[in-house]
Amino acid sequence: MPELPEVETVVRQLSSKLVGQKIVKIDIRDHLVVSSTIKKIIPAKILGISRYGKWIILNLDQHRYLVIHLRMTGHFYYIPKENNPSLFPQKYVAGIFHLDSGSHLTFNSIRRFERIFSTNQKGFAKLLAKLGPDPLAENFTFPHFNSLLNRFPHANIKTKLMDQHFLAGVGNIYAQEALYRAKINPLQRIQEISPPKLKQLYSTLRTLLQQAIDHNGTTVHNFAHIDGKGDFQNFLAVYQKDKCQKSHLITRIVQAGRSTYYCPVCQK
DNA sequence: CGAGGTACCTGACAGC
DNA sequence: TGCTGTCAGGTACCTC
Repeated sequence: MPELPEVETVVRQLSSKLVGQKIVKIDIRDHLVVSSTIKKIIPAKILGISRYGKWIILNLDQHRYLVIHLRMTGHFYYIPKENNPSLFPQKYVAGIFHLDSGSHLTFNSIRRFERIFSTNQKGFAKLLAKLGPDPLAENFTFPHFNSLLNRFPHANIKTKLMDQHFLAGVGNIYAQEALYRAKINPLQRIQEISPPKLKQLYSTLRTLLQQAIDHNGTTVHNFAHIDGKGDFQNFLAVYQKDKCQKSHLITRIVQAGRSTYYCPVCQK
């Protein structure tokens, strides 16, 4: 499940391979996933690649952008020109980008929830306006986090952490792990949580995300980054676990249609 | 405002 | 073998 750390890993790898190259052609195999409007912006030079929450942005020349969301099963394969493209997975290929170097970038989508489209500066600004702050941004301080939380005293803490309008990048796995580390019950409303615990949540969330990036993300189900798989799944404490680190039984509940795993003993 | 549900999708897996 | 049901889940959109 690509969340912030997984997307960050993909962005770093894409950057090292693609920046400076020019997209000269695109083959669209799945029009649901890859917008056909992309054809109109080609050729396009890739100036830079960045991440906003879970969105990947390819910054192209002439103030154009290629926007990608990996959802659950989106995956890029980079095929250097010396490699035979037929040796790479042919299944679930939604689009193939041809680069001026002779290399290829394929985008594979299993569940077809994934999206790639092009946009201009206006569309790009509109996308960003919908997103909350990035929890790893330098200017994202505890007072900032606290003031955001205070605007939703009645909201459920776990659901709010996953709300991209509130905070951009945190998904189901890292929301649960952060709450476990901060010893906060996922059923609590924001106003019920003590200020010291909120402070703890702030710092633990940032540490957690940074550690996951250092491990190239978490690999569960289908996620793999371009150059292999991350290994942060070995450091998860509650997600899909039977027992917590103190051997208490983990409980699974459903919140907003999503599984939440937590320890009723450690997370009062 | 917030909670809950549904739709979008396909594959993995359990159970009969 | 082959079917059915459940689960995985990010986001948009709807209702209460």
